Amino acid sequence: MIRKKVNLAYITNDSKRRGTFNRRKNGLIKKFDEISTLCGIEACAIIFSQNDPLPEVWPSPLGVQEVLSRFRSLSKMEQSKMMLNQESFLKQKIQKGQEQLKKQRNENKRNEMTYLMFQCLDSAQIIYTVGVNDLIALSWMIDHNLKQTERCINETQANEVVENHAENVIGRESGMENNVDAMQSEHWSLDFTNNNFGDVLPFGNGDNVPNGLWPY
Amino acid sequence: MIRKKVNLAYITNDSKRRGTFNRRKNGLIKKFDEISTLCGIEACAIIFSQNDPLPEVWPSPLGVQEVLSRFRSLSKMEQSKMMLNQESFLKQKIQKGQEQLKKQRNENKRNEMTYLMFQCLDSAQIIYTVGVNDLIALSWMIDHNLKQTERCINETQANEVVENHAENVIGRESGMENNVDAMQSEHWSLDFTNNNFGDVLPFGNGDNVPNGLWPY
DNA sequence: AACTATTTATAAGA
DNA sequence: TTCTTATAAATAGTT
Repeated sequence: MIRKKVNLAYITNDSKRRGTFNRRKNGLIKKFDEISTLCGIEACAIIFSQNDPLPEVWPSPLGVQEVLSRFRSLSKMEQSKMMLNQESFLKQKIQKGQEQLKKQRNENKRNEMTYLMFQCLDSAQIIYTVGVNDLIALSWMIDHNLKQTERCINETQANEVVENHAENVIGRESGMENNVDAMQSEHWSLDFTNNNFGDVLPFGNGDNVPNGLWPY
Repeated sequence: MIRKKVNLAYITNDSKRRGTFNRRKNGLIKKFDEISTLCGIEACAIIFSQNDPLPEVWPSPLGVQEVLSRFRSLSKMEQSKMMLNQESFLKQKIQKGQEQLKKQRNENKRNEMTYLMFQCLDSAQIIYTVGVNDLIALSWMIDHNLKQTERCINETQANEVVENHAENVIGRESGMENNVDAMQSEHWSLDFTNNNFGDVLPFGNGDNVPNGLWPY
C-alpha cells in the first residue's frame, strides 16, 4: 500500500524503478485509450524503456506512423508557431507556479499563526521562542479574528431583531456585545499600517485584503 | 462533482468534450513528466485536438524530434518484431478481458441470487416472475449456504469441546445441530449434478467449485 | 498477479 | 477560466 506521496525523483532501486515503469506505462496507455475514445482525437505515444531497445507504442506501430505523417506534414510556419507556443506555455507555467508558491506560503503562514494562537490560549502565556515578526503577525491575526467575530455578532443581532419584532432578546445581545468590547479593550494591539511582510502576508492594507488570500 | 463512473464513449456535447479533453490532456502530460523523471526514460507524445491544427506535444517540439529519430532508426527487423509484439499484446488483452467478463458475470449472478434469496425471506414466498433457471440457481445457493453453515457449526463445536474440556456445553451444541437438521429436512432440494449453467455458474461439480469463483 | 491504504485524477458545480 | 469537492481511478508497497 502507498505509505507516502511519491518522491518525484529518479528511482535508483532497479527493481522498484522497473515496477513503477511498467505500472505507470500501462496507466498511461489506458489514459490514451480513454481520451481518444472520449474525445475522438488522433494521438500517439512512443515510450522507450531503459533496457528494451523496442519502445512501447500507442495506438499501434501503424497508428503511430499515421500520426507521425500528419505531424511531419505541418508547414514550416506551423512548426515555428508550435515552438513559440511551447515557449509561452513554459512562461505561463512558471508564472502559475510562482503564484501557487505565494499562495502556499500564505497558507503556511496562516496555519503557523493559528497553531501559535492555540498554543498561547493553551498555556495562557506567550511562547518566548517566537520572533517579533511572528508576534506581530499573530497579533494582527487575533485582531482580525476579533473584528470578524464582532461583525458576525452584529449581523446575528440585526437578523434576530428583524425576525423577532420584539425587545425580549435585546438584553442578551447587548450583553454579548459588551463581552466583545471587554475582550477588545484587554487585547494587546499594534498598529499594522506599516510593516515589511508584504510579500508573504498582505498586511499594510488594513482590512483590504487582496485576492482573498489572507487571512481566510 | 463526479456523480458516476465515466461512460467510456464519445462525448457528444461539445463543451463537455472540450473540457474533458483539456483536463485529460493536462493529466496525461503530467504523467509523462512523472514517468520520465521517476524512471529516466525517453518518450514522446503527440496529441491532436479536434479543432486546433497544431498538436499538443511532449516533451517539446525538439524533444519529439529526437525521440522520432530514434524511433525511425529502428531496423526493419525490430520494426516487424514490434508488429508481432503488438499482435500478441492484443491477443493477450482480449483473453484477459474475457476472463474478467466471466468473473464479473459470475459475481453478478451471485449478487442477483443473494438479492432474490433475501426477497424470498422477506415476503416468505417465492417470487413468481423469476425463471426456472434462476430458481434452480437460487436453490443451489441456499443448499450451499446451509452446508457451509453446518460446517461452521461443526467446527465451532469441535473447538469448544477442545477448549472447555467439559460436558456442560454439549447440550447447547447438540440443540443447534438439531436445528440445522430440521432446516435441512424442510428445505426444498434439487439434484444439481446435471445442468446447463457451466458457462456462468460453475455448477456440475457438486461442491468442487473451480477457481474459487463460486459461490464465495 | 492480487490486495489495499492512500494518493491522485477528474466531473460537475460554483 | 479557475476553484471546489465528491467520487472514481491509479498506484506503492506487500504478499
